[in-house]
Amino acid sequence: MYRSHTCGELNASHIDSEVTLAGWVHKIRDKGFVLWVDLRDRYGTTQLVFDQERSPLELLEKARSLGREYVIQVTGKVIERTSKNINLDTGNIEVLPTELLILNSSLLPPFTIEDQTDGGEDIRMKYRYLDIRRTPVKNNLIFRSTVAMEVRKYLSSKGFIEVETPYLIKSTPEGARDFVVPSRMNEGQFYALPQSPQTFKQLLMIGGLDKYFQIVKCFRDEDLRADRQPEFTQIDCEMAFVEQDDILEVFEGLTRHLLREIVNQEVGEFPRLTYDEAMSRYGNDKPDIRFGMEFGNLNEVSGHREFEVFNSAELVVGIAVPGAASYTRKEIDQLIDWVRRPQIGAKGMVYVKCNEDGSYKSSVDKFYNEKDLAQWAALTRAAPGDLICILSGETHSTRTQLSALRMEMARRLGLRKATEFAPLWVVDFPLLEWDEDSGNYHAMHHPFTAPKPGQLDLLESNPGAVMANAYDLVLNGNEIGGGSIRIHDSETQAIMFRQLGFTPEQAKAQFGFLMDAFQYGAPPHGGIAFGLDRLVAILGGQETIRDFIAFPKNNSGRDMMIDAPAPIDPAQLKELHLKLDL
RNA sequence: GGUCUGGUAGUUCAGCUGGUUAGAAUACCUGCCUGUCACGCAGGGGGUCGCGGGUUCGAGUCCCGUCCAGACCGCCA
Repeated sequence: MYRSHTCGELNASHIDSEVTLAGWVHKIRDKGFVLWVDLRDRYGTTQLVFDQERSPLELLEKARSLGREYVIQVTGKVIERTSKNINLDTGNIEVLPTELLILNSSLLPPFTIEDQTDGGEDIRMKYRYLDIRRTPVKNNLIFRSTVAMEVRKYLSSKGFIEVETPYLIKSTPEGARDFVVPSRMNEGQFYALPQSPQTFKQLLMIGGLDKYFQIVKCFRDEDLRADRQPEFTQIDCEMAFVEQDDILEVFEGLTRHLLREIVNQEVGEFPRLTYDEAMSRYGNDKPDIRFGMEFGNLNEVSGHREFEVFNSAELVVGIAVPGAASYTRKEIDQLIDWVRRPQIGAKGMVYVKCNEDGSYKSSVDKFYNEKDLAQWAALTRAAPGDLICILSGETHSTRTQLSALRMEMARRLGLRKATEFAPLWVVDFPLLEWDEDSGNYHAMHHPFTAPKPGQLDLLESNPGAVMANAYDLVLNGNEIGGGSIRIHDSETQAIMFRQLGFTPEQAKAQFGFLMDAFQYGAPPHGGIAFGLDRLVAILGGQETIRDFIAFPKNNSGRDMMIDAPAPIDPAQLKELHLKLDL
């Protein structure tokens, strides 16, 4: 037995008992006559004390030889501290060891194992096992485990069964790039890792399993971002004999359950916004609705003067930033520079200061009078003290730009509180998007998404106008889940593939198995998938998903710790029938 | 594929307009210290300034190239 207790559980009630602890040497404070060792494990820290009066000399000397992160085992008596530490759960007691065993020594760690470490991102990733010893990272992983447990609990209670689907599947050109795995036994052929278990969960519905879920890794070989990893985890779900409302109800329930159990928040019925509403009110299909600053459309009240910029714009739209009328000229210029950065791409910004006395001061006073500005203020719901920021131009890009500004101002004003949660559904997405590059429509969600009831004819005549039976679950400005009612007959699926630019032969070669299956009594079905990494990060009140993943990859898709990817042996290449062309 | 930022001690960083022996904090080592817990005090060791080339009397500093890291755009059904 290595230990009788953990380093987090001893308190005054254990005084005088004999205990054995094991853990890592967190810190040594050597005061000469007395020496303290903070012993740390997953559960906490317990102070060990060695001194000239009470400890055998050789034990004191041995303690003096310890280094940071040595793994030790001690046996001794729990005693009351002369000076207590109220900041520590174990701060009333300490252990006076009678035995000290060094289980393993340690090199000096390259960074400090503290909540506020001195280590930067890349060195922490290279020594991730040391990073995980730090309380914040450790707690994030425990937190993730708790969330996953609650998901399983809830879905199981609703009759869902967890089924594993294969990781070695077939590559398809549709969507993201696949990670590809050469087959040794099938010369010249390749598996692909799934971007999602989409087709398999549909086949499970055809298999009659009715309610399926899986917490599952998915893989996409695309360029990464701070919140995007090449392998990530989905809560993947599918149900048969359901309509959109049935699915929204079940997964609104799941989300409500998680908010209650994980962050202790009760949330009422989730608002539902159509895609069009979300775009016109927030300029974004995943709006953060925890704060206002809703878009005010100024098209009707801006085109009647000599201001060419607005007159020629497809959209003139503004938001009222609370309390920002007091911004100095310099601060406003910086804001204009901010929206003009290439990442945002606005050409400029018009502003109106709504003064406390009810008067207005704008950057376009030359063209617009007080009455015009008052109308703008009404449409953007600006109060005295607010700053109205107005962008104009082509509809979609202007909305995107103003949305970025809205989110940035909310961040600066502290309106994006990590402990406040506002979920909503966004529904009625367009089914297809026109893609200039390929000269084809492509599926906004994926090619298995069903059109809204009654819009099948439209799919032939005017594909761009078809609404999808698709929905996104949005939380605090993040898409945390998305899904749809699926096509479940081969005729509709064939039309869909055709509109996406597949020849019947291509469709058959790539998705013939699904089209075949549809012909054997496929039930109506639909589902949803949640991004677990992001969900966990948001519930945990943080933005970076990397710290909720035990072993994440860096910007270039590399694992800095094991140094992957890496070349393979020529013999291995030969076995796989591969020749490199570098 | 593109834009931008960075690379200096184990670590996090400073280093101005090119100018003597490249600094700070922290970590580490040694000694001292009668209750520490961010312990304190005194001392010490520690540098291929990412790499290669160029300009210059002289380069951490300027220029070119390159590698690496990070943020973003494209991409991510």
